[in-house]
Amino acid sequence: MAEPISSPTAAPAAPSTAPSTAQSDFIREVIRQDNEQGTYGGRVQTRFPPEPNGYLHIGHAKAIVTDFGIAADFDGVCNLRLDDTNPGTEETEYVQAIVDDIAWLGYVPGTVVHASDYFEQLYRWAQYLVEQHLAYVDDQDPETISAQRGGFGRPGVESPYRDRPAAESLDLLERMRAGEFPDGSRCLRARIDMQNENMWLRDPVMYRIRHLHHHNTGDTWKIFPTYDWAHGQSDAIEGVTHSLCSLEFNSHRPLYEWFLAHLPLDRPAPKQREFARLELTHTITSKRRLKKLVDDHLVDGWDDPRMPTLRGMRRRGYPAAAIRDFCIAIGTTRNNSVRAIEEFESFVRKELNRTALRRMAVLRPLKLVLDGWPADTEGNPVVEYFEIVNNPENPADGVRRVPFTGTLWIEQDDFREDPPRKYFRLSPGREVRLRGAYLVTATGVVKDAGGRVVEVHASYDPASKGGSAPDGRKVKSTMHWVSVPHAVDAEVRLYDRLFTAEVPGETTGEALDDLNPASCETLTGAKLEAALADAAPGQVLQFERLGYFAADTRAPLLFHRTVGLRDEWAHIQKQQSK
RNA sequence: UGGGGUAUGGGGUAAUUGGCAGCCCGGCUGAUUCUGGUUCAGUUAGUCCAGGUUCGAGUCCUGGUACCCCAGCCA
Repeated sequence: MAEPISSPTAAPAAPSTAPSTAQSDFIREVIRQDNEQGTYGGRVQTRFPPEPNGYLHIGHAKAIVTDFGIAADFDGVCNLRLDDTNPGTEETEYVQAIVDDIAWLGYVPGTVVHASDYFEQLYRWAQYLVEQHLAYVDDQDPETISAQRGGFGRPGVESPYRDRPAAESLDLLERMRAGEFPDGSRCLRARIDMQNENMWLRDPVMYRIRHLHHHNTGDTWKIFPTYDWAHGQSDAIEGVTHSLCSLEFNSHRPLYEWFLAHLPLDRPAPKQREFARLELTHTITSKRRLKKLVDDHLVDGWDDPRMPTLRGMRRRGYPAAAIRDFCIAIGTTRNNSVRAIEEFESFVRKELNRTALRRMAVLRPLKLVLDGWPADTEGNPVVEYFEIVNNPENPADGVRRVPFTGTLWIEQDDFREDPPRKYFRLSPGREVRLRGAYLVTATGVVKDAGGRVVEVHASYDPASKGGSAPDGRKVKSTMHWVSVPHAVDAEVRLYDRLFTAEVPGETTGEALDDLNPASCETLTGAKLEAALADAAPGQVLQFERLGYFAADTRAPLLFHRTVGLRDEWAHIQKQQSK
C-alpha cells in the first residue's frame, strides 16, 4: 500500500540570477533568523507560482521581483512553478508567454516546473493521510458540503462519511482516479475540525473529480488536487524554504502548515509568508476584466500599450529596469495600498532619461519659413548639416548630423500670435533658438480663409550658426524642428489613463464603466527627422521636449508615447486657467 | 456575525527593536541649462483615537476606531 514518501525530486540548485536589491523587510528578516538558527542549513529557496490561465501583469511583477529578488539576495534559488491544478482554465499558450515575460523582466528561474509534475506524489501522500485517518472520501455533492461548512461564528456539521473505514475511502479514491464517478459526485476531504473558527480547517477538499483534458497531463488524471492540497506539498517536494504569496492567503496558512505537519517529510517544512499585492491607480489587474477589454475589442489585444500586462508595458516602451526599480522602491510590506501611476512614471522617466537617445520630431506641424534663406546655383535651397548631441546625459552616445533648410516644421504649440504671460516660445518680434542651428525672429504669419495661422515667417541671424550669437545674447527658448524636404511622415499614438477613476469601479461598482474613452489619440501627420526612420522595433527614444516614444514592434513608422516629459509650461497654464 | 491582518506628512516606505521620526514620489522657492527636460540647493508637512508604564513610547500595556481578507470541489 501507500508508503510514506519523502521529498524526492529536489530541483537542481542552479542559482537564480537576478538584479541585486539589498533591501530589508519582514520577510528577509525571517530568512535571516532561519539562517542564524540553521533551520534550513542556510539554504534559501523560493518559487514564483502563477496559474497559466492568462498573461502576467504589473501585479505579478511585484511578486516576481520579491520572489526572485529575495532568493538572489541570499544566494538561493527561485523556480518558476506553473500552478496548473485546475484543468479547463489553463492553456499551454500562456506558459511560454509567462516564461518570456519573466526573462524580459530580467530574471532567470532555477528550473521551470509544473505543479502537475507532482500529481503522482501528491496522490500517494493522500493515500497516506487516508491511512492515518486524516482524510476521507465524501459522497455528498458540493452544495451539501458547502451548507455543512457553517459560517462566520457558526460551527460546521460533520459529514456522515467522516468516519468511514480507511479501506473504504482508499478504494473509492482509487476508483475516483480511475474515472468511475461523474464530476462533483464525490471528493476527498482532509479530516480536521468542523468546529474550527478558521473556515479553511473545516475538512477542506483535497481532490475533486474533473473529466477534462489537462494541458500537461493530458487525459491520465480524472481527479485534480485543490490549491491547498497541492501548494505546500509542491513546495516541500521542490525543496522550497520560504513560500511567499499575497495577503489573501493568510487564512490558508494554518492549513498549509497542517498538511505538512502530518506528512512524513525528511527535512524541515517550508514556511508560508504573505505580503501585500501591488495595485496601481487608473488601471486594473483583474484577469476577468482584462480579458473582457480584449474580447470586446476595447483595446488592441493583450499587448495593447495601455494594458497593465507585462506585454503591454513592454510594447509601450516601459523599461524592465524601471518596473524592477519601482517594485523594489515600494517595498515588501503587509499594507494594502494603491500606488499612484504617476510614481511609476517617475521611475520610467528616470531610467529613460539615462538611456534614451534624443531625436527631433514634430507631432502637430506648423510651417516656418526663413526669409532670405540662400539658394544654390541651380536655384535649390541650400542644405546645411548640424551636429546634434544624441544624449546629453551620456556623451558616449555621440552626435548625429541633421539636415537644415529654410523651410521647417515646428510644433504648433511653439508659436503664438498673441503670447500669454510667461510664454517664452516664438511669437511676432521675439527671437528664439532653433536647436543647434540658428537664432530666428518671427516676422509675420500667413493665415487661411478661416483666420488660422498656417505658416510663420521669420528672419534668421546668419552669425548665430550653430545656435549661439557671437555677441552672447540669450534667448528664453530653444525649439525643436524638422527640415521640411527631409521630413519622414509617421503615425504617433498618445496614450492617456485607461480608466478615468483613480480606483476603477470604486464608485460605479463596475470598473469598465470608468473606462477612459480618450485613452488613445492617434496623430497621423507627425514629421520626423530622417534618423528616426531607422529606429529599431521596440526602441525607445526621446522626442526632444515632448517625451519618450517607443517604435512599434511590428509596424514601421509607428510610435507609441511611453510617457511625456515633465512639462513646466503645461503646469503654468493649468495654474493660470484657475 | 466569528477569526485573521493592517494603521507613520498629500501618496508610499524606514527607524539600530524603548533613545534626535529618516528616505522616495508629489507640492512650493531659487540656481544651472542650447530640451519649460536633466541636475543642484532650500522648503513644506507625519506616528489612527483615548488612557497607562517609563527619565524617555512610532515601538511596551489597556480600551476603542477605521480599512482589508476568509463561509469555491478557483488560485
